[in-house]
Amino acid sequence: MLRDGGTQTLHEILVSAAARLIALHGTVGLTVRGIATEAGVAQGVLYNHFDDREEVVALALHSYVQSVMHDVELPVAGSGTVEGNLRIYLEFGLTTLARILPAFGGVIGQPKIMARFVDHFSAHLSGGVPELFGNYLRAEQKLGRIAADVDVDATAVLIVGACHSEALPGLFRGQPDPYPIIRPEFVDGLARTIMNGIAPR
Amino acid sequence: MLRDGGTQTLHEILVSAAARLIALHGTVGLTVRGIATEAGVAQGVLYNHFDDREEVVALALHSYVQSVMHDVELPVAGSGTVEGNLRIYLEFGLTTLARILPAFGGVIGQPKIMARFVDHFSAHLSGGVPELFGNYLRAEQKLGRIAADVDVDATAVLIVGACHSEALPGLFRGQPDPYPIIRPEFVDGLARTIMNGIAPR
DNA sequence: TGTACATCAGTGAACGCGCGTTCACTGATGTAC
DNA sequence: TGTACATCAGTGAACGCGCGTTCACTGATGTAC
Repeated sequence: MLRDGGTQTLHEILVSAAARLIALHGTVGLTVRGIATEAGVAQGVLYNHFDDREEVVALALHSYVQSVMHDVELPVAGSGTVEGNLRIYLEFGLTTLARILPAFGGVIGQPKIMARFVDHFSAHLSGGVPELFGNYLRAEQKLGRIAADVDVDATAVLIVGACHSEALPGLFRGQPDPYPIIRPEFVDGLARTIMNGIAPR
Repeated sequence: MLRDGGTQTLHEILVSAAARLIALHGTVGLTVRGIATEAGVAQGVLYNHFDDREEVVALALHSYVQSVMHDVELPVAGSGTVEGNLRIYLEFGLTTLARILPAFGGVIGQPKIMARFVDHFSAHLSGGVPELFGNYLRAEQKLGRIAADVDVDATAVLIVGACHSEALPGLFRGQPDPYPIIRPEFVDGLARTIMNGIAPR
């Protein structure tokens, strides 16, 4: 049966069905049959529009990541206080990575999907979460609101690392957490430690 | 054929064969047949000694992690300088997690193996890498070499997070890195940032 | 406006492979006499 | 010391399932006349 007059092509329907499943259950256990069922079409049709499973999964991951990161409002360098901005960035990073990282559970050990995903991703403008952090920190340093001798890359690794760490359990479950719990004291502790360090004063 | 007079039981032979494979290729693609072949026995024998694949894998992971963490010599609180010790801990964490994390690639989305692993692990004395960091930091704080108002848990998350972050690509490849490259300037940048923070002085 | 036909997106049964798991069988070892 | 038998760890062929992928077929749509 041909598609009715809907505006979406079957290609788009399949990708968004897969993205929907990823949002719910990640890529672990994401099957060709599952995608077809979710899209309400026969399983075979997938191969009329994609080379193989990997291609749909890579595209669906891209779509899912885009949807998670959609219209983020992050503070620009120079606004508010650095520590306050750090808290906002941390909250954003913790939330975003708890949603994104676990979705990649099913592509572990399958470098081809990863490579295709990176291709699609870098083809579009947006960098990932780590880039956002690095860019912000560099801008603040230029403004003199971060000490000139600070290793900005190291700082970015520490911040992103904290977010990764928190998202790891979700990655092992393979289940994205749509509404991760972010404890304000936790964010506060991280931001203060990054601002002031741990050396006795 | 019965085993010859060797001192190891088949149980041990199978676990150590699996651990050897994990050290080489992680748990991604680790099959029952592969383990039997590596051990030089018939595949069926595995089920004479274990309930199922998950049990061997959990035991082998435990054995592998033990072997990676074997006889670590980490500085005690109060010795040397805190920044120097931080560098040593970071180097240890970066090395260890690059070896350990990727080995877990094959158990993602299989909570049962994870649970069994945790059971075996907590049954023995040793805590994991995160515990080691936290304990050290708490001890230093008691000695006054870390500011009293520092959030030690947040600090531990930052340090461990940096190590996790660096090990993530390996996790996605599913390949433990036996000899990870640790750039001294990188470790230095992390240690200095944690010591001094980023606020302008 | 009707009718016959070609096209081709969509269908879903079937194939093939990998892999965990089972189970009837083998043959070395130990025991009884 | 030699023989018959029981035991049971180890064997490996075979089963069953899940899943990616294929392909002969269907039937709605568009075109020719």
